Parts: sequence; structure tokens; C-alpha cells
Amino acid sequence: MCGKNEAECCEQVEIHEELLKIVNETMPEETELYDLAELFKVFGDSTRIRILFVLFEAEVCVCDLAHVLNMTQSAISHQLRILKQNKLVKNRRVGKSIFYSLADDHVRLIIAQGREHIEED
Amino acid sequence: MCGKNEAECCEQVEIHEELLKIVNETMPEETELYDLAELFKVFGDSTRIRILFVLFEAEVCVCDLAHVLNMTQSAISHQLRILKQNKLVKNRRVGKSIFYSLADDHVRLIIAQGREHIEED
DNA sequence: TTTTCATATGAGCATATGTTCATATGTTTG
DNA sequence: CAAACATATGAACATATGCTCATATGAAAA
Repeated sequence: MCGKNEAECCEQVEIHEELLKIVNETMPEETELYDLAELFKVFGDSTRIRILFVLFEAEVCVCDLAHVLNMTQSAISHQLRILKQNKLVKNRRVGKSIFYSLADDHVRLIIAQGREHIEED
Repeated sequence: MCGKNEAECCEQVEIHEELLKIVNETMPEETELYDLAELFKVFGDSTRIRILFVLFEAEVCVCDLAHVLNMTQSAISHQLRILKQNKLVKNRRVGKSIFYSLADDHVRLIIAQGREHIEED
């Protein structure tokens, strides 16, 4: 690491102090940082992404999701639980089935931004 | 799971067919889904989020990042590698130090959307 | 050229995560 | 009420991930 004296790290004492000040002012609370990371973690799995893309098009029951995505009902159900806990989807019961749909439009926006980024080059 | 005959799952044969059709048309390619998940995975760690928040404010060297975030140079360096591989940050050498900065503004937008979502309720 | 400093990186370890399997819950139908 | 169906969930297992430690790389200074 840098030098024995941390305060003089990189021989930039002044910039260092200023940085600390700015960062302390703008850095969100620990809990918000944690929640943010948790939220993005939810988007960080291709199965959940695929579920969301289906729900972009329609309100769908667990059974149909499993069939369309060619996955186990159990696997889908586990992932839907995570999506719901993070308020990305909501559900309602219709007879024996439970239909899932997008909770709000942040989901679309976040994924759209992500696509823009990866399609950049 | 639902019924013995998958095609008649949930007794909604018609909706099922239509769903499949729509999903096949709008679902991105496997590679894009994978890349999207990979990208969001990068945002899904609070250390990397914290690094990004520092870089929102200034171009900073590894050493200062480690100090400001109170973490090991090694840990920060490993995370910077991931951020750079995914083109969220770029770097340049100045003497012995290497300064990191945001690669583009998608990063700000994606995180802003994430914050909006979690601050909703 | 030999130190010294700043950063990068590989191996190892502990923890987190996704899927499967078995089973529980809850609703409808006979 | 019992059977059938749709979904949820806990345990177990394999893989992925973040941090630490030791060390390598690369540039500047002695």
C-alpha cells in the first residue's frame, strides 16, 4: 500500500482532506448503499431478467412463466419471491393461479439504461 | 407443477400460445441477457457502489480510494478491475499513481434510477 | 541500476447464491 | 370432506463471489 503514514498517502495531503469532506457530504447512508446493492443484485441474474422481460409483455401466472422460460416451477417460484421482496413485481390470485406483473416502471427504466450501456460498443 | 400435459398448463392453451409468440419476439438474445445480468451484478456490491459514489465527485487514485473508503488497497484494486472490465470506469497513469474516473454517464443514470426505486416507500 | 513506492494479481478461504428435490400451503372440484 | 391442482418453501448441494495475504509488475528516485 502507500507509505507508512496514511495521511500522506500519495503525497497529496490537501486533495485528500478535500476528498474526504466531499465524500462525507455526498455519500449516502450505509443502509441506503446496502439497499442499492441489494436492488441491483436482483437484476444480476439472467433468470430474473428473463422473468422481467416476460412481465414487460403481460401479466403471467407462475405456471406459464415456468413453461415459457423452460424452467422448473420451483425455480421460478423462488425467483419470483426475490423479485417480490424487492418490490419489482406484484401478484394477485385468480382461482388456483397466481398472476405476476411489474410493480412499477423503474424496472423498465433501469433495464433500458443497462441495455444502452452494453450496446454502446 | 401444473398438470400432466404441459401444453394445457393452467387450462389456458390459447393465452399460452400467444405468450410464447410475443416472448419469442421481444426477448433479447441469450448473450444479451447474460451481459445484462453481468452488468447489474457489478452494481450489486456495496463496495463497488461506494467506489462509484466517490468517482461521482472526482478522479481519484487507488490509494486515496482505499483510504477514503477505509479498505485495503488490494480489495479496492480487485473491485476496480471488475468495474473497468465492465467499462464503468476508466483510468490513466500519472507518475506512480493510477487515477480512476467514471467511464460514462450511464453509471449515474442507472444508480439514480435505483435510488428512486428504493426511496419510493 | 538498485530501492522505493503505487498498483495489480493469483491462491485460498469463508460466505452467498441458484437450482433441485421433497413437501407444505391454499384453493377448487367431486 | 377428500382429491386434484397451482404455488410456496425448506434443506441440500454445487458454484460464484469478496476479502486477505503474499507477491508480481511497473514507474520514479537515489
